[in-house]
Amino acid sequence: MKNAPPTLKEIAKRLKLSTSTVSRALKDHPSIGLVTTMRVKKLAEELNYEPNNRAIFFKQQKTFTIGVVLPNLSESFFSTAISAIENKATEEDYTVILGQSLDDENRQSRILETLRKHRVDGIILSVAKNTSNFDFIDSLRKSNIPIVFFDCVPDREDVIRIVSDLKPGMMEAIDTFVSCGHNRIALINGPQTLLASRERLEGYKQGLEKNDIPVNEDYIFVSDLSEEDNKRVMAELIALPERPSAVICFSDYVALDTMKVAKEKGLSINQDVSFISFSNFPIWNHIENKPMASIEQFAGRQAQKAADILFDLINERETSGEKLISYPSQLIHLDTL
Amino acid sequence: MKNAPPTLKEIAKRLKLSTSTVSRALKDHPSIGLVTTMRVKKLAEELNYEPNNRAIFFKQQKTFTIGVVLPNLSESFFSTAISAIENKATEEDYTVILGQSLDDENRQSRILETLRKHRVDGIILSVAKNTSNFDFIDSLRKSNIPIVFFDCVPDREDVIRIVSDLKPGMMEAIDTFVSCGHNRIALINGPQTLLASRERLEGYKQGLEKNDIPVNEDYIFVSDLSEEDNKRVMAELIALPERPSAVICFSDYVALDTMKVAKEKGLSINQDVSFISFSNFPIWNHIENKPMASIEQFAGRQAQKAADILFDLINERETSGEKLISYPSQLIHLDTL
DNA sequence: CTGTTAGCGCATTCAA
DNA sequence: TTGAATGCGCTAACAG
Repeated sequence: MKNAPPTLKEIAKRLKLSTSTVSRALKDHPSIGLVTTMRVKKLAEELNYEPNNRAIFFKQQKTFTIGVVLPNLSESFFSTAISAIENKATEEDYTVILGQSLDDENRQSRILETLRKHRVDGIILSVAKNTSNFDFIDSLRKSNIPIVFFDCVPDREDVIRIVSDLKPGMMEAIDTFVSCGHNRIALINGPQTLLASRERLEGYKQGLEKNDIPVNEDYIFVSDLSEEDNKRVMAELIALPERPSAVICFSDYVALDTMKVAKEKGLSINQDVSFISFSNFPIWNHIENKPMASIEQFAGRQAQKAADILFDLINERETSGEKLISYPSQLIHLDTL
Repeated sequence: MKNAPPTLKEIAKRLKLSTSTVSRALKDHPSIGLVTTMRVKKLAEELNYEPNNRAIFFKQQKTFTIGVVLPNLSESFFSTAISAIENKATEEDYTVILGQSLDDENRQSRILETLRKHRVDGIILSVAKNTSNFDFIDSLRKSNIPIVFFDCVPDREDVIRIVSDLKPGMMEAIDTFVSCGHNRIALINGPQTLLASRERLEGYKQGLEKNDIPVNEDYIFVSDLSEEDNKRVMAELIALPERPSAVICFSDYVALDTMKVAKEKGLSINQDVSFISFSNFPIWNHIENKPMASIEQFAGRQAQKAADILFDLINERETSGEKLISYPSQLIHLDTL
């Protein structure tokens, strides 16, 4: 049972042909006689011959494999993203090597190293939060491995980045709150190091300005996005003398944590304090006490674009040359149960 | 910039040595002179030499890659599982090629074909629900690719399967319901073709028996696990003349759908009708209107065991020879908010 | 139409 | 202590 899979050589020997003839016959090369072709194909069939992809890849100096590194597959945003990437990869006859950084910078760089050593043909990356060292970019560049960032992207302009433009959603959120009569609107933001945090903040300020509401720095909170910190921040928020009546959360996860605190403090969700968050969990529609609305960032669309561009690069097709591609986010109102 | 990565030959040429000497020097082979070794290492360093894994794998007739095929990464059960597998793979210096079947049998077989063609060293599979054709098992066997199943496993004894033994959790669930005074306990089960459904059913019957409650066939429902069907079934359940006061759901997803229907019909969760489900969503703790309890199936443990065994097979280590390994499930009571 | 040859990058056996 | 030669499976340039 431990018989090695048949090879071209094997077939050639049995048929007293050369491997090249066999190779060509199998791919219907016009210069091979019909009879020979048939004989070869017949035996190949019998032996269950299958070309050894690894050998072919090796010869062609390609791996037909891309690496995808994401913070966390358990976030629906990323599981949606990987599905989109997988589909595109399948179309292109590529396989996907997966890596989860778990938002740990060290883990992330280990994964990237492995991918580089495996000489994947390209990489799609959504960086771990709090990543501070981007040396891997140069390292990959030296190895001629193209990389495309999406969603969580580094704050530098020499790389290709696909992002969601958070401002439209943020502005809509504030408009919505204002039209509901809120004027004490807080923001629970993420780490300053994230581009995504900066953009949320900008959108927040612009949205308030547009509605002639002065920015109150006391209403701007920063969490490291851990459950504890989300809760800590929310407790602070609630304790404010002039408590905000509306809160925009960095993400749906933050909303979950903060709403929990609100409830524990006896506040009624979307009555005593209203919530809008980012990400648009698919699960919201199933549960009560959800935010009024959630801002969709179109994970699938971002990821697909990232994959499209990566394969353009890999196949050295013409690309638009754009380095930063941004899709507008969009506020989605959630039905109240 | 399009310079190829340095090779052994490159180094050898520059140093006027043979590739074999260079090869050996780089791995501190004792028979190479210290001076030569140093010279080689120095130049390798300067050139940023890195062995070409692909070539090594090719030569060794291995790929150092395993395939993992799961129904759906967006289910937390599976994202937990893949993390466990990834960790083990990293330990063993393997990479993971990922595939999502999306519970589509055709898609699943396409993925398995691809993995086979890529000659991965092994496969871990949780089969798509409704899979009816298991020919791929023979196909992989012929290709000498070991495969380990977990969680959703085929109903045949010639393969290695890691499962969660659902009975303990199911019995606990019924005990819990009974001790709360319920005796009209329904089961919303999945497709009959799933071993997992059969086991739930058995556990259900045994649990009732143990508590001297006769089995009422009207209280046993089968859903294809789609949202629509879950809802349809729940509507039927509610419409029963002697409506069950407690429901055990195939999964947390089923619970979400059915609880929604219950609420729409004006029933109060865990008062008019109580729920227990399988899987133990991490998110339950954040939301209201959740089941009384959820049955933990220990995704991580199952997946890790699957990976352990797979690597034992790949490395031809001794294995226990057990074909079916089963971990008891366990009822987890969920805090009421 | 078909065969010979060379080579992808590396490890390894055998010879020097 | 080092080098030459071989081969993993396949493709392709070149020769017949």
